[in-house]
Amino acid sequence: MMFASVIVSITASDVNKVFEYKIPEGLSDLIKVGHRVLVPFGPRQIQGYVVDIKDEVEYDAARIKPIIRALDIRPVLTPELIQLAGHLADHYIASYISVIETILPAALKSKSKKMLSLHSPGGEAELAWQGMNLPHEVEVKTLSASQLAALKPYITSGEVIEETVLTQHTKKKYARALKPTFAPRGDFGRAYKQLELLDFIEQHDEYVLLSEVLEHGYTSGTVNELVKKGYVRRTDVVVERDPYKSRVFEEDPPKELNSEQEYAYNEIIRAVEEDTAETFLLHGVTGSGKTEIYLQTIAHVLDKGRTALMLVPEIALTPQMVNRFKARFGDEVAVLHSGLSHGEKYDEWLKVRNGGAKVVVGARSSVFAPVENLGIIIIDEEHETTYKQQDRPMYHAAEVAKYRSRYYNCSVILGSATPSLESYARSERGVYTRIELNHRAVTRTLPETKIVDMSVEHRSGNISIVSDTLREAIEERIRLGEQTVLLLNRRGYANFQICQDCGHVPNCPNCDISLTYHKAQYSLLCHYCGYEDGVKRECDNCSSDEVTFRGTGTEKVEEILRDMFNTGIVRMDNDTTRRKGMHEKLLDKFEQEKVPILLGTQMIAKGLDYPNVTLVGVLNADTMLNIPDFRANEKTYQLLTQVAGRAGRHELSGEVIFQTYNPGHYAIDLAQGNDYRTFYEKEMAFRRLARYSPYYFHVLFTVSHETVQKCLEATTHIHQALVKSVTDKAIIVGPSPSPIERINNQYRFQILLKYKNEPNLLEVLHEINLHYNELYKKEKLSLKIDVDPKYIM
DNA sequence: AGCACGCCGACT
DNA sequence: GTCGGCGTGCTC
Repeated sequence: MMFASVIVSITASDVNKVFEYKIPEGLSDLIKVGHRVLVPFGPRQIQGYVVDIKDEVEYDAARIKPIIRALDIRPVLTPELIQLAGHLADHYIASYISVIETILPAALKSKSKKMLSLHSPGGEAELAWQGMNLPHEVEVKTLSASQLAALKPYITSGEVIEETVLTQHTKKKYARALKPTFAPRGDFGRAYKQLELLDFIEQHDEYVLLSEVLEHGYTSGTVNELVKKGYVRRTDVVVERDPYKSRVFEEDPPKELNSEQEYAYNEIIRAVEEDTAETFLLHGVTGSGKTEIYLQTIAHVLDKGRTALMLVPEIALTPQMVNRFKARFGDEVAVLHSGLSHGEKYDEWLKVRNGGAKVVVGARSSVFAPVENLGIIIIDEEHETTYKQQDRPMYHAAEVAKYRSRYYNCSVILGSATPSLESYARSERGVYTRIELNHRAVTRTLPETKIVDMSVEHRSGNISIVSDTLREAIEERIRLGEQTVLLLNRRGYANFQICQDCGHVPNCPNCDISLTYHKAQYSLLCHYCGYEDGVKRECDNCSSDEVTFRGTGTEKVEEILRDMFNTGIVRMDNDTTRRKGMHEKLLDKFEQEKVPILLGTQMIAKGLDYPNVTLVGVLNADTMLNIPDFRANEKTYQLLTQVAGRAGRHELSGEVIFQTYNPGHYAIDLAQGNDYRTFYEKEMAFRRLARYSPYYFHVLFTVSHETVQKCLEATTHIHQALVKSVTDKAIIVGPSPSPIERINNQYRFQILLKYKNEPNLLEVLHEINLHYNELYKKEKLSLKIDVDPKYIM
């Protein structure tokens, strides 16, 4: 007799463990490790995942129930992914099931429905059933309370059956198709068109899609006739969703590498040939041709019969990037990103699982792609915080990548023009192998960068958001027919409304943050919880009608620029790109129609590569400096360097202008000089002094609750628990209110733990987590434990 | 007494 | 997550 260890598909701390089931004789060949199975669980039937198969059990043998059936033909999880899930659950203080369901596409999660059907016809039950005019089967949810009450006795008596049905999130996609019957042909008379169409259909022995037939100019009338005469049958066929199907990709041959690229490539190939799990930090200035190195490395890995994973930040998953991969590797590429529906993602996932795609390109969660025999994992723009998931499990893609690389003995490449301090520090200590690319691939020179001091500008009478220097530079580009990219890190129209009499600013009633004015909707929006309010005609506080707007957002700047230059502008921010496909559409417009100005928030800082862009302007280089986070300087440096890198990437040389009120600040000053090394040293000195990462590891505890009281109680308790269990070398900061004290009517308090070496830490964290999960149920308290947080807020 | 409601523990 | 058991308290 064989038994299976099963993780059940329920998120609750007390079922966060293995449940054991019998494998019925008839299923013993069918059920393998990694399978999804249907199991009895109390009075219900639910979905679970087999994580182990063994011939002995620990639980009371008499109480072990059998698995009902397998839900797949092939297992959905490999042993490697199961092992990975266990590691992540442990490392990031998450439940096993939450990690498993993060690894798998959402389409595989089960949704349960309770159904009622009439069992024994005749008798009172049927009378009642028909009296309500119910179909053969009904979902309990759709019944009214009185209907349910009326049926209840029959459910108890067994005349009406109640059962739980599992449904998947997605169905296969079907398309109408035509199938030839190859019936002997009769006389077609004058029906030449039908004869022609029949010939066409009979060329395919399987089927032809109806859409294809119509594309060839045949009409549905002709089709109908053939169906009526019995030569053709209509059918539905399963089709694979391929969002890139209608596009043609030109083949893109490998480009010649320059000497720097060549060196980097050879270094990486050496590791690939040695089959070592080495981590490279590829530190290359913007435009140094990192992507070409990635592409050729992947090509080499594929030649060896292995597979490749390529991660990019969601925002950089632009059509430009995708096209480049499609053009180089054709159908061997699977692309996974947030723009795909559950079904589309599932199809791409299946393609990978079945070995139909050897290269996977995608955002964070693609690091879990079910590839086997991995040969290389690449993480582009490794400093991006989007690689860290913000809800549970709060994993970082680079950690997952390194774990997988050890399993497959393959290398990891972390690429960036502005590496995170953590990665660079590791490369200094020799944990990572650092490779530098100091020159641009095409122009060889970086754009010339200027800093404009906005306070000087103000004193000389220009109070506009555009300095004279920047205005002249833009005018010059318009005259030359070249393009400008402008970064304004703030969406909306004006920042907020303010009363000029009493200084009152309308705040969100649910969050401790001011409301942002959006002109298009003529409303005030909360960017945290989505709360919307009308624009105030008078002050809520003093009823004065002297209310005005302060601060300038993208929407407002677009207006200002239109007035100033009287030219075409493409605006890209959260508001204009929310709809599916808009991101791509706007960029296409910018490129194809050579629109003179692209104005946007941070989303334009990455990945754009347009030869005609020769000027980049940053309207407010300072905003990032003011975020309440110890990484503010690092983020500022990175953002400025990245956006500056959009200029002059090809034949035309580029120019960059940073507008700032802090011209002497080292993050801005060194970004202007493109001096990463000096920035690294200065910032490391600050981190050392303030005892922050990379000198210390961090764990952030955030407690939220409706009341301040409970938050304080809980954080104080956690503080005590930590003091008791960590060494005296660790530093515990807090409890203190989070930078945004309240979001969605929940107060938030935090504790930051800083440590270097705590052998028992994971154990302690799991204990605290368990304890507060219990409390959470009773007191509606929530505790988030963020291991290696990327934001301290 | 009879039942509605909410809390709590168990689920292999 | 969700079911059933059980205690509390309200109504007939």
